[in-house]
Amino acid sequence: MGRSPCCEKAHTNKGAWTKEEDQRLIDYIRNHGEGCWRSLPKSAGLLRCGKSCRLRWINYLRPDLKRGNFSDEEDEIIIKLHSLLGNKWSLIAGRLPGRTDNEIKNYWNTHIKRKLLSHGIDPQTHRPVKDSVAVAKTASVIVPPQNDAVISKTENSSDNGASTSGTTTDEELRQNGDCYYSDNSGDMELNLDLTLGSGSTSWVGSGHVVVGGSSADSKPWRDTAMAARLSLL
DNA sequence: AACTACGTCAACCGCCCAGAA
DNA sequence: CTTCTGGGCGGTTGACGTAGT
Repeated sequence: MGRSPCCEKAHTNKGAWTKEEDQRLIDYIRNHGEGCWRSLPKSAGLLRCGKSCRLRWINYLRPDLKRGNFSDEEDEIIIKLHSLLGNKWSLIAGRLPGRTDNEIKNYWNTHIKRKLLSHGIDPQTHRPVKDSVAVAKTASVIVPPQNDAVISKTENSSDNGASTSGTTTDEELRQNGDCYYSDNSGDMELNLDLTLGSGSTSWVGSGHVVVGGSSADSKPWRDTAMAARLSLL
């Protein structure tokens, strides 16, 4: 059983893209825009899978991509958002203009994970590997001011959080919010300002959960709504 | 200089979801 | 309502470059 393959694999190239292939893809999208990825390769004269074209364009060829090293500010935003969202790289990427989910994912796995571990922080749970409050005092993020709306979230912690795969449930999201990036050392509280949208599409949300609480409490930023609003960016 | 180990990142794979039929 | 299809996402792989011995 299983679904049919996304393309005719017998006649498609794989591996690294050549300059000629890149140019064909760029030219085609310039002329026709991003359309049906499945039919694009044929139309553009590329022996590539549609998915491969899409990935190449999104992760590498798009003109608005910001290449180069991540700034400290971007680092902190990634860490904060990961503590809140888990491995939702596309959502995190949505908060970092010019960065792609793939790039952020790679950066997380190669740099930030190690950085957190070296500070004694578990990169999945965002909590100290050991009960070392000192090392937990790490970062405080101020989201860049180009954004409008604000989510303030104060969260308790009772469990570890970041989901490693699959759908993020409300419970997981709650747990993901559990982190140690607070200015208040030892205080199990997260203050995270997230600015969502801009202009007419901006959205303001706030939530507060009393430390020690176990239920969802009043939480306006539920999983899907959060995702949808972040994706508006 | 040669070899090995490690780090980085582009690309692929398979699954999931939303919308169309 | 069910099935099919395309797009999108997260996890993983593997090629390549660099540092260390």
